[in-house]
Amino acid sequence: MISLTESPWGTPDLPAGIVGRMCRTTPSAGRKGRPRSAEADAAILSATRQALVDLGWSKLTMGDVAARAGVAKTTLYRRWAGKSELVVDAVAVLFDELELPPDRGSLAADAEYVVLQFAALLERPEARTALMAVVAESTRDEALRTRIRHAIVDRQKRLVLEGRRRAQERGELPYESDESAAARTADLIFDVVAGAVVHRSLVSAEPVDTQWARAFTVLLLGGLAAATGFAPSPR
Amino acid sequence: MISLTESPWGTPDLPAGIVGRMCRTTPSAGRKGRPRSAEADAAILSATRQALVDLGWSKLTMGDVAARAGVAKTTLYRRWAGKSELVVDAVAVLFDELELPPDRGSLAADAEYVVLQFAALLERPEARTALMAVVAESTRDEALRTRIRHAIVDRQKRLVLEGRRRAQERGELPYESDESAAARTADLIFDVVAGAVVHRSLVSAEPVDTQWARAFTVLLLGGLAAATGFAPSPR
DNA sequence: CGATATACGCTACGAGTCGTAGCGAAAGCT
DNA sequence: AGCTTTCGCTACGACTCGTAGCGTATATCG
Repeated sequence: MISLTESPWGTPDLPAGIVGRMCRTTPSAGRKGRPRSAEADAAILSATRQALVDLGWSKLTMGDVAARAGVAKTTLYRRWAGKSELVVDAVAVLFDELELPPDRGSLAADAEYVVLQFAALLERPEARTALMAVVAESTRDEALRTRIRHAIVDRQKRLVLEGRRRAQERGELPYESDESAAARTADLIFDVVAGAVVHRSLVSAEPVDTQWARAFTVLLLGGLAAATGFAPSPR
Repeated sequence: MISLTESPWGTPDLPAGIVGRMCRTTPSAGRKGRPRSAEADAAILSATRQALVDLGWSKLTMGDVAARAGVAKTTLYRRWAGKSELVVDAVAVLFDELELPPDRGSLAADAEYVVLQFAALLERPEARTALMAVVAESTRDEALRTRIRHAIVDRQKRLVLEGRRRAQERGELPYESDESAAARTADLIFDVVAGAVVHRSLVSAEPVDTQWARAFTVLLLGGLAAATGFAPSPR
């Protein structure tokens, strides 16, 4: 029996529609027979997040997660190859919560908002302990690396692309003719933003407050202006 | 018996003078009795680096390192509290190899050189697998976090400070009167550079080649010009 | 020189985790 | 119904952890 009605765990409810994209172990190849319990999936992922909060990455064990989720340990291994894959799926949904606000009027305001939002996500203990750990694991596991990119990283590039689109509509940024150059610039911006916020928050261990976010945004947009030959908006 | 004469391990020799700064478990409080073997220290740290290359962070065990170093497992635990502390000390020396070249004539050239040098360091399997892992551990261990900062991170800020000093002498950057503002800017630059390179190399898993380093440098210096009110040098 | 104090290698140990195998029962699909 | 797959449960060998105990080696101090 799986007790799901109680569910005393942190993250309230999973945004619907994300279960379908998860690439865990082949659900069952064919299509006959008893299907896997979607409730068990939700319970396991929720239990994983809470275990990350309580124990952190290194002390989190598969057996502990199974016990929290009210599920047998073997059930976990039927769906995920190991701790890394499980945690990637468990925290991926957190990163999907990031989004651009309706409209803040300027590229600087949009960028600053995203930086602060991302920093707030990294304040959550599940996210900070899990993100660095799975990236560390992925340095020796090519499959895990692509999994992380598909489930977490690449999905957030939409923020950069959407922000640029808005800025172009405002006339803050030029419409670039060279397609590949524009893509490279977007990737560069993404690495700079994500990298700087992560480093500030997790390595330097200093707060990403409004003051820092503003200074960083000024730097970023000034550099972007220099790179694209546009005058920076003095906000 | 410790067999050190062979030392078939990767990193050739430890740069002298770095052993003294290592803050492992209290060497012996007092001063009487048999001193700890410095050769054992070197052998253990070297064995740790090689074990990181062969096994990666997660499969590295204390017993394995002890066997490679030709020492007893208990000897490791007498000096380091655990795997994390040991690995921090083992890889810290790698980061001290970073340095500015004699002089490359411009801030842009200096910055580009440092970026490429740092990226080359992150190509080494010991460094990439260890850095992210210990940072992940440090999210739940305040003592480990400060240890990492003292042994690895803060030591590299010298590159930013030295680069700025050179640029000021060339007239590329202003001498800032506000002391604390200058320090904040230096910290910002450091987080941006280190974060972006790490993210590009380890998360996006794409090469930090000359093209990327140049684009990044243009962005950074352009932003710096915007932040300090100086005209960017067109290189 | 002897006394003292610490480090070292070795062995052994309980505790905990891993990932898997085997079983009977449950639950959906046709 | 009959078939197929999942699920919970128990048990297992292998491995790692971190520590304790012992005898020995190597330094300093009187």
